Amino acid sequence: MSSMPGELPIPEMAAVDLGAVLSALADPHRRAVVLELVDGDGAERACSSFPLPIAKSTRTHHWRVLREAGLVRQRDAGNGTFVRLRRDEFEAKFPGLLDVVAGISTAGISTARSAPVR
Amino acid sequence: MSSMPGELPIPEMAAVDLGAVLSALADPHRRAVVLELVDGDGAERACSSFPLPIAKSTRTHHWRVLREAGLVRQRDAGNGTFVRLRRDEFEAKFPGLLDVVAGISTAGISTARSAPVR
DNA sequence: CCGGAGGTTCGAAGGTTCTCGTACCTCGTC
DNA sequence: GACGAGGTACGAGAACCTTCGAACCTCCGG
Repeated sequence: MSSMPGELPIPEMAAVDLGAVLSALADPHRRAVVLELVDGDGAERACSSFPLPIAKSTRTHHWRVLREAGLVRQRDAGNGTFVRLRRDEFEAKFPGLLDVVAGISTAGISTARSAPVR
Repeated sequence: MSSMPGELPIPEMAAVDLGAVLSALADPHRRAVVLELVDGDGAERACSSFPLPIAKSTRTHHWRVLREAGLVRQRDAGNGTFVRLRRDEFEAKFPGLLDVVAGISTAGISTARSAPVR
């Protein structure tokens, strides 16, 4: 558990369980968020910048799930909170997973797909 | 929904949802089963041949989940049931997913790993 | 200093999941 | 024909998940 100033506690990557990760990614809201982060530039993003159609207490819940599943790092800046994917760490422990899920989720949304969903 | 003699009904691949797949793979028992199927030779396997430490009614439940998530095809042979991974179909719709999950799950169990879990 | 935007915590409702035992079915074997 | 192995269907319990509203906190801007 790291605990920097403003950084919310997150599990060490070694303690993260694949089952928890897959559960986290199974939810459409959370997957949508992770998707945006994956094909973002890796920079920090305001939590409020994700257009989730749910109550704010529910959003808090989802951020906690993503944090505890080892997917994101979250920083509390007083007036707002910010998230960052744990890209490299995550990739080291679960190689290929983010790319594959992102690829699958993106397929069918692409403007020029090679093989239509049918 | 296909329905051959003895074949239990399964969803068409097009109707399978990634969320359902990830949920299915999130459970340790089910993931263990899928793992065995992935690094098997693709042949049919008796459902009774998986050493799951759970009641048989619970096993029935898990097989249903795997079936409905589009991961396996199940055949009822009167005295016993058999499963087969929907390998190619699944690979076509969710490219790389099975291999990545299998790879991750296998890492740390391998006899000669390149990078210890640490 | 007051209001609003952004968040957290708490408690509760509603649904789903995992688990099991019991009852029942279907074969193959003795 | 009776028995056991392998399964399914059903019902029930415990745990968990997602969702929300209400109450509260913390900043920044006017």
